[in-house]
Amino acid sequence: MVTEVNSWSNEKQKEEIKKWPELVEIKKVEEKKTLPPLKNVKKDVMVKTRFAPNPDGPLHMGSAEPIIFCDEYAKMYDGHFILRFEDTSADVKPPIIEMYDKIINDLEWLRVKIDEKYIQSDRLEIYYKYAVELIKKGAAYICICPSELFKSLYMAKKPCPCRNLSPNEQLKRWEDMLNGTYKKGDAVVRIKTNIEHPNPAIRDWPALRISTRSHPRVKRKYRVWPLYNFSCAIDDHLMKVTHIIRGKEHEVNGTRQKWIYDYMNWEYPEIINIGRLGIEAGILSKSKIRAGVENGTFTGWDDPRLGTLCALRKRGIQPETIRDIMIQVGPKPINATLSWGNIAAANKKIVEPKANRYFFVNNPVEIKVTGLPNILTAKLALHPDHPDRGYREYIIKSIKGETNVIVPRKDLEENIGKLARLMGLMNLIIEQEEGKFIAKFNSKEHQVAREKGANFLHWVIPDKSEEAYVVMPDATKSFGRVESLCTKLNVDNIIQFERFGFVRVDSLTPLIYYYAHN
RNA sequence: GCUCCCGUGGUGUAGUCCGGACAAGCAUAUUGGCCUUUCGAGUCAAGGAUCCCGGGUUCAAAUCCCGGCGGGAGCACCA
Repeated sequence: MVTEVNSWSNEKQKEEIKKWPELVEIKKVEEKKTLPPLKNVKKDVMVKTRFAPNPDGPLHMGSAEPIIFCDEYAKMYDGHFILRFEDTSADVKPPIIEMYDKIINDLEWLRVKIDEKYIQSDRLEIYYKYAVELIKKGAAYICICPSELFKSLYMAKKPCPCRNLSPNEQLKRWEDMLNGTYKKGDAVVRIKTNIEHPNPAIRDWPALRISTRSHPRVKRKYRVWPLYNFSCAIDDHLMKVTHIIRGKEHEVNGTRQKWIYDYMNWEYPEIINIGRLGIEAGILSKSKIRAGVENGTFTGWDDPRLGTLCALRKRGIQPETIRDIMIQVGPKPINATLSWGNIAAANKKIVEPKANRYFFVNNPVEIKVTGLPNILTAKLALHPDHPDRGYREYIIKSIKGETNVIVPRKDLEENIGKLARLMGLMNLIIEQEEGKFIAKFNSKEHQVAREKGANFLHWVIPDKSEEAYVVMPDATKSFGRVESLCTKLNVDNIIQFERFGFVRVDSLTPLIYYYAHN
């Protein structure tokens, strides 16, 4: 029964179904998936989220997850999205000066609305102020023990000798950190927690240390720098962040930071931990990316092998696609591995209606076709579903019944001795003689080809095509020829090369495209 | 080792908090049919999960409890 119905044409199926209207269910509208509501939203307090990258590398798919959640929630609750550059470790993770703008650029491309922007390296005085306050309260102390010694003490749940010195003594040490009496590595400010806490990572964690390497933005203006947990805790409070969305690798940091909130009598924000996002194809590791770019393994931050946002953008992935995917994954603590197929499918949904169709012949072979009528015409829609967009029209006049066309080598090889159709143009029989391909005209009608089960091939004609290449996901180049009409497109247009795949126009002179997906 | 999180078809996800019409929904991938002058596009359909395992509570468990197994994160003077 099912087989029978399936064998009918769409028209016939529609006709048949009209006879049984009661069987037609109400069409369920595909509802747009949304994020689950935020917990702990207060009536008179503005929801504020923050994205806090270290500008030591470009944004990638992994960063996109918290970005999209922060932005979506900020918009959902009429709140604010805060961008905060966490660039306080010039020694270990040196910021790259051009990344500050590049990150903003990527966020704008993602259509993120940045309501507030801060740079931590501008805020050192603020951190100092709170450091002093905590020291005065006896909530923090300056430890001058060698780190080895301190480690062995805290692993044994024993306080170090510095811990119980008076606040005045601590303040003097603090001055000595600032004025250069202590050298790098000699002294560190620690937050007093529970020295017997079951998790050793919590015990008297370090808050500020001496860092002497020149900072790319503020140079050598400061020598005492906050560590992540300190600056983050202070800033989240001062910036009135209500909801922290972050990777679950930060879980223990929340516990650490709460100690400051308790000392200061501040209310700790709501936390949403999310899992790590991997992608099947595309490198996400910042250190690998940076190394590869610096040593020339990759062509740049946007090398198609990378999982950076700028690489995906170059490959024609749309910002809406990234947003859709993240919302689909959702703010959950599980580690998801996105398959490239999922990304491609989501992108295709967005791009397909927009993408006009053109022919690109890779591995092109020019063949002579014989036995032709005087004139052949082809009228190919730019988009089969939108005839109003126009057509690509070709008129081919044969000379003594012959003309030349260009077809992919693979298609020729696979169709030797068979009837094949050049889409929209004609049917021909491909033959191979002495290693050379030739073809004989057979017929014009589409119907003939369909009835005989011929393969449909795309093609270009020699004097109406141009040399071009497509950069593939593995960074190799696929060389071929495109219709000359393609020279009139614009950079960033997404088009479909029929039977080849969706591509993004990257350059017009020369003609370069980036492969997105099929 | 210690602290913590998670485990639904190949992949991603819904449902898990507040057990019941869930012999488990959706998307993608796969396979097949159809298709207006085009396709690897579109469209229609099919197959595919004993809801990690074992036990318990209950009239009833993917959902609650216990144990096991498996995966992940953190344990830096990084973020």
